[in-house]
Amino acid sequence: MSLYLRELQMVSGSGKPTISSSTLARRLGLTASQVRKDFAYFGQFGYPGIGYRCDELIQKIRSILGTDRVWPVALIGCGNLGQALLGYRGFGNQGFSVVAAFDKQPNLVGRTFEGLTVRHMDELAETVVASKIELAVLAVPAAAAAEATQEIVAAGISGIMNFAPVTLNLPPSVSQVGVDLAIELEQLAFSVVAKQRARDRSEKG
Amino acid sequence: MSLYLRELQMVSGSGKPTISSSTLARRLGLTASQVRKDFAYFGQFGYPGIGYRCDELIQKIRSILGTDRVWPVALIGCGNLGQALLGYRGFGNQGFSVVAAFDKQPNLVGRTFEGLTVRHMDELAETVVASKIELAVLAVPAAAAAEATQEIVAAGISGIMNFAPVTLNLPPSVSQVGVDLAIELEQLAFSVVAKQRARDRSEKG
DNA sequence: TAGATTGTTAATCGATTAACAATC
DNA sequence: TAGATTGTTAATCGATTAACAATC
Repeated sequence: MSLYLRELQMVSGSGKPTISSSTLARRLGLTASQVRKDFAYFGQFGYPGIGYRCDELIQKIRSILGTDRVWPVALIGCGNLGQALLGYRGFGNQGFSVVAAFDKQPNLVGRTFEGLTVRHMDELAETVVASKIELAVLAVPAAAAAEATQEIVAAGISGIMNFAPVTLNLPPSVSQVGVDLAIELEQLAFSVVAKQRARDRSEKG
Repeated sequence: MSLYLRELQMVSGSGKPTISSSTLARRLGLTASQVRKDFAYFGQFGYPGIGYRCDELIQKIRSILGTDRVWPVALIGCGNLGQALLGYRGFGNQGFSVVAAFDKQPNLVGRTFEGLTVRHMDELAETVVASKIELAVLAVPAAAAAEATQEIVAAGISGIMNFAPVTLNLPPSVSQVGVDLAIELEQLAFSVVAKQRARDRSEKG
């Protein structure tokens, strides 16, 4: 759904008012049936003979994804990665706003990055309530992830985006997405060697 | 496979010499059949009655993934995100080493981050050859991604890890993995609202 | 030998695709 | 009306699971 949204925003931005399932499918490397099925799962959004109205569909998908409003986000961990994520402008466009940043390191607490002053983790719970924060971005070292997770859950957060290369143990009420950059690079390396091996086979065999 | 590797490294680190498919499955939330099938696809790595020898399996998976050696990596784009990726220590452990960093901004070229001096993109092709670089991490703004991609492909890179929120148009010989942080956050938000909606339904209905 | 556990085959399940009546 | 395109049903395909002979 997120990928459809991204593509529809580009189509809409280029001035096209509607798009057919077959055109959208081609752009994303899918089948038209697949596209129609995906949308139909959430309701009847299309117009037979016409296609899908881009702006209307964008609204619908936003509403489905819950990004038709701005989500306040807490950043946990303000080391290198955390600072970069603060500087990353991609979040704001898509309905997310990092409204508070936390750490435990005395040399980071109190410093200001991108206009946000780093607070101590002890202030997390009260800030979550005060700013109605539901999502946390966890950007601490692997060794600190388990403890930070406990504090995040205790503070009442509903979803965690985890950059630490460890498996988090969460209650089922809390959602998570894991972003493990090393694993992504491994997938890439595997894909590269798989292609090399395929080439070697077709040359030799 | 990467997830198996990560888990096996933890098991091995805790001193266990072997592990059964059922134990490994439980730890990862899979079925034992699934685990055995995944391994069997690449060969016969297990011992009936015993299980899998952790260290041996780790070696095999590394060899399958191609991470039984160190991959030199080029970083393209040294803004906030690029600098954070340079500082990120997770890559080195898993067989990747960022050996060169590139940008086009005059205020970045020549500066040094984490011991690497930023070079101009014009030097990419020769550096790729000299350092036998096969992978590139693309951390430039969306608007600059298409042009940078062309230069990367022209330089002879085999795989691109793309942090820009755009669909790259690549020849089939070049692999890619896309890491779109806004999309990941959207998935998280969707998961949170889906749970809220499920709760609302069960309370009301 | 008895117990444990594999690799693999057959059965099940779900997801993708193709086809088409309904609709603009 | 004719052409285009949807939502949905039926057919196909692939992936997951269960079962079990083979093996340590």
